[in-house]
Parts: sequence; C-alpha cells; structure tokens
Amino acid sequence: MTPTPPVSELTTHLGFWLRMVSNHVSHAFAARLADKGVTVAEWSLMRALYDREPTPPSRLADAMGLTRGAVTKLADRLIGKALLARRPSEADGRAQTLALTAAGVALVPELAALADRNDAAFFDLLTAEERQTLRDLLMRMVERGRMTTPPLD
Amino acid sequence: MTPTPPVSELTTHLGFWLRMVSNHVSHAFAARLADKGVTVAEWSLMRALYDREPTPPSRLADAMGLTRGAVTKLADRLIGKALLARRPSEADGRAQTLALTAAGVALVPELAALADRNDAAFFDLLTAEERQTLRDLLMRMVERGRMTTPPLD
DNA sequence: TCGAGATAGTTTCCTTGTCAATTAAAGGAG
DNA sequence: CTCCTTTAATTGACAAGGAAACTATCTCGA
Repeated sequence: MTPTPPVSELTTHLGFWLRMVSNHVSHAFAARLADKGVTVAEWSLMRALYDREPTPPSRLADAMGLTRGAVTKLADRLIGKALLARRPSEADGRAQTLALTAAGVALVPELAALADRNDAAFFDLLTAEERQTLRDLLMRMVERGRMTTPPLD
Repeated sequence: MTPTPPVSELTTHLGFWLRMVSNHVSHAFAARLADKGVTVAEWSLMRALYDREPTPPSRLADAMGLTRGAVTKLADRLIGKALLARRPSEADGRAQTLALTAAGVALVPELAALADRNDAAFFDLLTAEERQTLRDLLMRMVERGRMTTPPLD
C-alpha cells in the first residue's frame, strides 16, 4: 500500500483562478448574446469586420486566433443568418472577401452594448482602482509574454 | 451612406484581456499535457479523483462544472487509456463509481509537475508582489460574484 | 406493497472547433 | 512558356461539450 505522493492543489495555480473568472464572464456573455441569436465567436467576427473594408478569411483567422477552416464555417453560419456576405476577390482568383451585410452592420452596435453591459456587470465587483490594477497586470502579462494576436490593420 | 455608429473597442473590456491571458495559459498547458497523451479535461478529472475514494460521476460533474453526460464520455476516454476504472456502486443499483487505476494514480504527480511548471512559466512574468495582487483580485471577484464550483469534500 | 415520481447514468443529436486532405489559382526557375 | 511549388479557401473526419430523451433503480405515500 504505497501512499500517494503529495500533489499541489489546483487552487494554488493562478491559472486556475484566471480560468474560473474568465469562464464565468464569457459564459454570461454567451447567454446575453444568445437572446440575439448570435454566438460569441460570431460576435467576435462581426466586430472584427465592423467599419472595415471587405477582408479575406485568412486575415480574420490570424486576427482571431482561429484556423481558416473555422473561419469558413463561422462565415457560413453568419451568411445563413444574412449578417455576412462572401464575395470572390477581384485581385486574386483564389481569394474571397468577407463583409457585413447592412443587417450585420446594424446589429453590431446592439451587440456591443451587450458586451459593455456584461463587462460592467462583472468588473463592477471591483472598485475603480482595483479594475485599473487588474487591467495593468493583465496587459503587463500580454506584453511580457508576447501573447499577441496580429491586429487587423 | 449612413456612417457606422461608434462601437467601443474590444480592448476596452477587461474581459477581453482576461480571456486572452487565460486562453494562452490554458493552451500552453494543453500542449504540455498532449505530450503525455492527456487533455486538460482529463487531467482535471484525474486530479479530482487523486487520493480520494471512488466517487460517483454526478459528484464529479458538480465539482468540475460539467454535465453528467460530459463526465460519462470523459470517463469513457480515460477508461480507454486504462487510467480510470468504473464500477457499479454496492449501495445503489443505479449508481456507478469512478476511481483511478494504478497507472492513473502514478501519472497524476507527473501531470501535476507539468501544471506547476506551466503556471510558473506564465506568472513568473510578474513579480511576486504582482502575483499576489492578481491572486487577491481574482479571488475577490470569485467571492463577490459567487463564481463557485461545489467542492468535492 | 405497489404505483408515481424522483434520481443516476448513459445515449443521441447538435454545435463548434482542429487537423489533414483537397481543389484552384499564383508565381517563379529554367 | 511550362512545370513545380506555394498559397487561399473549402471540405471531411474527428474531438469535446451541452441539452434532452431514455433506461434503470430507488423511495415514499396511500
């Protein structure tokens, strides 16, 4: 009967708490978006395209940290909802471009308001000063760890 | 040609930065675990069962914030890898119990070491003081927002 | 004690992502 | 110019979780 070696608790890891809070925030946001018939990934793509020129899927994939296959399917879903349009590129016969439809453009501000409210609902749990500290710490980590996603522009 | 109404940048949301960092940490951890042939969810279940009595899937589902269906399938996968065993409960004819196999028990400390290293690799980007501040802020949010998962014991 | 309802797990279907294979079009070396 | 290689996007197979239907068992009230 060999005793089990000691193993550190999950709660000792900062990553554990980070994931717990992040998951709660994201999940709550997903629930709000669901009322509008949109998922978080769909919102993310729509926001990326808002007030931008038609953009090829490959650029969006890079910017969003998804594979091209994922963007293809995401785009298919949004096209099915008439929020997005796909058109062949004029310059390059292989390429496509994605752009929001008028309905898509119109929806983005609504969704953005939901995003604002969701963020507020959670981070109002902290004081203004605490929020600023949290923001600084997270941005410091992103910077020092080079956790960047290529920007669209 | 109506101009697009102003929409707040994603980067204004603390949730955005939280998710970015959390995703990086989790993804890097997943990559480390993959070398051992285990996923993050699998590790999570194994850790929950380590040095504990055989436990019913329902308790694990509650503790891990998963549905019972998800635990069933997770367990199936781990059983396929001979890291977990499922046995009918003696007390209740409906119930099952899950417990790590000897191989599973032996693997946990290895995986825990990976978890420790991964957490360190990321959060060493901060000073000890910054880490403590981050931990305090996250735990404060969990507390104030009641973002709890039922503990196993 | 027996029938109704609650409970434990599993299974099925759906969603959404990755990875690998595939198709089509560019682009460059000879 | 003609291959050969690279690049863009899509497609198909698979992974992993949620929701709800389903099965088996338990429990309690009359």
